[in-house]
Amino acid sequence: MMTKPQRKNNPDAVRARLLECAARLIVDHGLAALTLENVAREAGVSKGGLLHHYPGKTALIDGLFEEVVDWFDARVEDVLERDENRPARFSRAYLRVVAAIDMSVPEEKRLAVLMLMLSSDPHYCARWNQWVETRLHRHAQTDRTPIARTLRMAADGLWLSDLGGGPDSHTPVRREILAFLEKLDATGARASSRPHEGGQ
Amino acid sequence: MMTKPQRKNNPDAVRARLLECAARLIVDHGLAALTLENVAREAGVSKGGLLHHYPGKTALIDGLFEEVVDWFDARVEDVLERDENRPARFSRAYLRVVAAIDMSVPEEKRLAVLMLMLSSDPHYCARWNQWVETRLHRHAQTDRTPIARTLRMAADGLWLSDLGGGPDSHTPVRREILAFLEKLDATGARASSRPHEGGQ
DNA sequence: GCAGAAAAACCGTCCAGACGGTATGTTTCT
DNA sequence: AGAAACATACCGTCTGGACGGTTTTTCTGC
Repeated sequence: MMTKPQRKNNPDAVRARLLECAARLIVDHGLAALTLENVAREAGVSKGGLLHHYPGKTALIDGLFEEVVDWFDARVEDVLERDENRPARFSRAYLRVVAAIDMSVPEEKRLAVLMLMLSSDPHYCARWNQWVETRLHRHAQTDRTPIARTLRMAADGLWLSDLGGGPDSHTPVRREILAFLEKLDATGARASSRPHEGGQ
Repeated sequence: MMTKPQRKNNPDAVRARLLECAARLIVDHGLAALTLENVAREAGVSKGGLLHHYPGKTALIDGLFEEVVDWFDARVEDVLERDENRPARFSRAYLRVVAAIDMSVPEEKRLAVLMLMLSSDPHYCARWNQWVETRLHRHAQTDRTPIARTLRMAADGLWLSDLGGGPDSHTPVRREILAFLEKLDATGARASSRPHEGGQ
C-alpha cells in the first residue's frame, strides 16, 4: 500500500507536461487553441501555476521552440555520426530524420509544431534559419552543392506534406521518393556538384 | 485642373487593397497581426468599411485564399501550355512557377500567404490538397513518378524557404538548384520512373 | 534530528486591453 | 429617391497577466 500517497512536487515533470500539452494543443486544434488556460487545464495545473514556471506566454512558446529544435538537432546529430563522410552528408541526415517521422507517434508530432511556428512567426523563422546556416557552415565542404540543397528542400516539402496530410505523405509513396533521393546523390553527384561559395 | 478632386468610389479597388494589405500584414508580421483593425487601417478604410465588403474575418481570409489559389493556378496553367508533353509535366510547371517567385515584388508575396494559411489551418490545407490531387489526377500519366513527386516536394521546400528568407531563397542559389532539377528529369527519368498506381 | 525561516511551487480571482462583430449614422453613386 | 459605400460609436467576450494567498519543499542554525 501507500504506493504514492506521499505527495511530491515534481516541477521538472510539470514543465515537461506543460510543453507537451502545448504541443498537442497546437497540432490537434491549431495555434488559436494555445491559450494559457487551455494549456494549464490540459496539464492539470492552474493558470497561476503555469505562469510560475513560464513567466508569460512568449516564454512558454520559446521553451517549446527550443525543446523541439533540440530534439530535432539531436536526431540529426545521431544520424550524422553513423554516416560516412560522403557528399551532402548533413543534408542527407536532415532528410532521413524528416523521412523517419511517423506522425502516428505522438512524440514525433513535435516536428509539426516546429513547422507551425516557423511559418506563423517571422521571429522563429529567423532563429530556424540561423540553426540551418550554422550547420551549413559547419559542413561547408559537403553541403553547399545543388544536390545537398535539393535533398533539404525535398525534406522540407515532405515535412510540410506531413503536416497537412498531402498526397505524398503516405508511407508507400514516401518510401519510393526516399529511395529515389538516396540514389540521387550517387548518380548525379558529379554531374554538377560544385561547392557554391557566396552569400556570407 | 480638377485632376482628381472628383471623388469617386471604387469598391473593387478597395476590396483588392484590403486583400493585398491583409497579405502583407501576414507575411511581414505573422498571422497574429491579421486583425480587422490593422487591415482596415493599412488599407485606408474604417473597420466598418472593411466589414461592409467582407462580412466577417473568415470571409476576408476565404477571399484571400481563393484569390491566391486562382493566381497560382493561372500561372501554372500558363507555364503548362508552353511546355511539351514530357514526363513530370505538371510537376515541372509547378516547380517553375514557384521558382519564378521574386519575393521583392510585393505582388508575388501572395504565395507566401498561401503557405502560411496552408500550414496553420487544416481546413485550407484540405482544400489545397484537393487542388493538387485534382491536377495530379488530370496528369496521372505524367506525374505519378518519383521524379515528379520529388520536383513538387522540392518546390514546396523552396516555397517554404521563400516564406522565411531561408538560405536557399537567394537568387543565385535558386538558379543553381533549378538548373539541377531541370536536368534531373532528363538524366534520371528512366532509372526508376514507373507510374505508381495506388492510394485511392 | 528538529524547529522554524526562507524559498519555491502552486492556486483562485480580478482586471485592462484587444478583438470580432453589431447598430446606426453619413456620404456618394445611379 | 434609393441603394451602395463608407464612417463612428459601442458592446460582449476572451485572454494575458498581475496579485495575494496557501501549501510544499528546502535550507539553516542548534
